Amino acid sequence: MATVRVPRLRRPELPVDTVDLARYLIGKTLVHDLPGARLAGRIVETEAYVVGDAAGHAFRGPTSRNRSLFLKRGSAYVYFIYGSAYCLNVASESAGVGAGVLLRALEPLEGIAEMERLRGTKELRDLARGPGRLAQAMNIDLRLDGVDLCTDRRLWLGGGVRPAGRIGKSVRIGLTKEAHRLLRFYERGSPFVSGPKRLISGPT
DNA sequence: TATGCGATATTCT
DNA sequence: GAATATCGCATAG
Repeated sequence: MATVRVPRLRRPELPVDTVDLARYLIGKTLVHDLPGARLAGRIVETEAYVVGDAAGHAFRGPTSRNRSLFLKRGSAYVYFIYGSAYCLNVASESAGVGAGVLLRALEPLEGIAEMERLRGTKELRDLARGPGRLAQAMNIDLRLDGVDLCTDRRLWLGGGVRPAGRIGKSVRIGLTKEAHRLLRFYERGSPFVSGPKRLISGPT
């Protein structure tokens, strides 16, 4: 397969506001360069965890687990949840302020054979649909916690290979606290978006 | 399509 | 001891 040419996103291009960043990242590219292969996917679903958000991991202040959320925007926060899944966030505010954007789903672009191996399935739609599957398909774990996605040579953010379609928004998935807030963003009509069908016909 | 459940580890109460 | 920003499988409608 031909290599996709992807320009890096520079930090000044990243919106300063958490919600703005969550919308901005739809249609952009997440790249993980491995020694033997490039894994890349188009971001189709995100969730914003804003300042003062009781559902956010940063809400109670920095701990050893969530400290990366307090790094400058563009930094990676990787955490382990439910004893089985890793999830990747992009820190979204100034250093010292805890907030981030959870990357929930990708449309696989490159390195699909490797993603299939990592995920143990050949079902394209299931390779990176959901945050835990996304991390597994992209070979992301705690070793990448805290890296700067604007400068790191392995894991980084790139521009869109194709413009984003219409962006929808909905409540976030899997929360009990702050459950009403419309902070989940996704590309309408994409089959690679996670969550129940009823969440993909809400307001834009 | 929806709902329910177990697995499993870290954090919080 | 309970909760958790999940997944995959099972079962029911």
